[in-house]
Amino acid sequence: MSVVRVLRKPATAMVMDTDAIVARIAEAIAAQKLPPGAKLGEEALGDIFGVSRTKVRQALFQLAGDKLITLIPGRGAFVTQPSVRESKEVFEARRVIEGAIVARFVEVATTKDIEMLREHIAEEARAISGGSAQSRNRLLGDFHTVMAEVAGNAVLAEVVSELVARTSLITLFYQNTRGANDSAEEHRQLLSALEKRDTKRAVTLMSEHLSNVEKGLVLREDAPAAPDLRSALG
Amino acid sequence: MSVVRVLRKPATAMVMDTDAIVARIAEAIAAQKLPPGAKLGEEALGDIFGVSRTKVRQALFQLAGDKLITLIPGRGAFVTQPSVRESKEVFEARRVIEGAIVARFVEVATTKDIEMLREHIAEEARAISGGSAQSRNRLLGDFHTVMAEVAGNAVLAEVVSELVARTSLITLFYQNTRGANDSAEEHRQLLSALEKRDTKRAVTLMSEHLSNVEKGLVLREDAPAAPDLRSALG
DNA sequence: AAAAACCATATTGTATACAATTATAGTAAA
DNA sequence: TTTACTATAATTGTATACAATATGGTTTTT
Repeated sequence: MSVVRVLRKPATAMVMDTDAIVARIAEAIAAQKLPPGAKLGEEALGDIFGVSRTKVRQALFQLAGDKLITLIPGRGAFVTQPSVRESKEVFEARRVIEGAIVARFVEVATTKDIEMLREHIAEEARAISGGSAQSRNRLLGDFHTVMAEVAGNAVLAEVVSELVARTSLITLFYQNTRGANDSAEEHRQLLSALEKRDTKRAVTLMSEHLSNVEKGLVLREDAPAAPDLRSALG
Repeated sequence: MSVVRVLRKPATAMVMDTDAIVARIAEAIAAQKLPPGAKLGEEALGDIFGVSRTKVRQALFQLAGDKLITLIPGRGAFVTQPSVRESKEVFEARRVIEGAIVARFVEVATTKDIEMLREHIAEEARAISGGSAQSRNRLLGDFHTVMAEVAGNAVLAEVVSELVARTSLITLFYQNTRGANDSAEEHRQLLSALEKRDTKRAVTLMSEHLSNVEKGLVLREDAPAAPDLRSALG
């Protein structure tokens, strides 16, 4: 540890709450700024967030509960590297749960809810033509979370939210060969079925959509590069 | 804090791992030894498990992630008191997820798997005639967890496991008017459908079974009594 | 006597100190 | 040059100390 490091104050003087730290790291993972395998050192995180290791540790434990990071005793915390099996199970779980959510959505969604979804999809289109890859990915994932929330079962919505986050980890680890366009187009088709209140078709489309995303994945040999922690979380 | 307290060693000299503490508390809640609303003081737990508050705190955070306890900032940790809405959502989520699991079970279960389930049900019967209320409840819940595990999707199995634990909290908070017999009988009927590989009927039976459990719940006015922590966790 | 204010006590929140483990680097031997 | 070993540094695991907050009981006031 250099003298400079000791003398310098934490670069960002912000003092964060534990939940805020969890949110920031989860966000960075979902935005694919922190690649699978990246080491999350406790002191390094503490410096970045301006807190002691105590809080960082609590945050890491929470994230481990959501499977976004993996704690190896004595070694530390690492962004999870999802196994092939785990990936398949996540997609299957999503088909089951989100299929049910779509059905519920058709039942309970108001015109306003559907309008909200339409606006979300419009935003996706804008991000695809102009925005960053990060905002694209975030919006494509949020689509599913929003649907779950509207469907009105908070328990299922939370599960979906966790699975969506894990999915973005999976699609980074196994680079996906599909463009954002493909997903966005399928979202549009799903919306069309929802507008017609065609439950059966909507459920089928959602299931197929998730299968398509899964099929687009391939094993990569080269691990994604691990960037500087501070820039990923800043 | 009395002098006696300071002089006396922790009653149980065991030193536990964080995960072991989580398991013990979760177990006690599932076994309905710790009623909703019970206060879980950090120092008290530390004394019981022979560790410092640091480890206890980690355990409490993990349990909060599973919604078994609720952390109120500055006030402490309490066994969760599930709201009516939350309870409905848990049952609905279980119908969705366990319906899918039953279908998968029929597909993948070997003769041996079904035999295991049959043996489990036999054990339920024994517990109902002779065992304690606690072991009855545990077995009735485990039935669902076992099915999820056999079905072979670890992601869904873990979700089910969490929902089962929350359910036992719900059935304690809202005292259920059904006997253990009723559930056990429905388990038997489900098994019968599974043996015939009748997917459709099995899914229906599972869904109805969960609905029946839910229907048996009633709001109680009197909060369950909170026993001594040490006896509940010992 | 009831309510409010205050003090003492207990409990939680956070940081830090120390112990134990793991990684790293340097040196020596093959 | 590679491998094995050892010493040192860095990191994690745990406990403890201290600060901040909440609790409960006593006194004071109305």
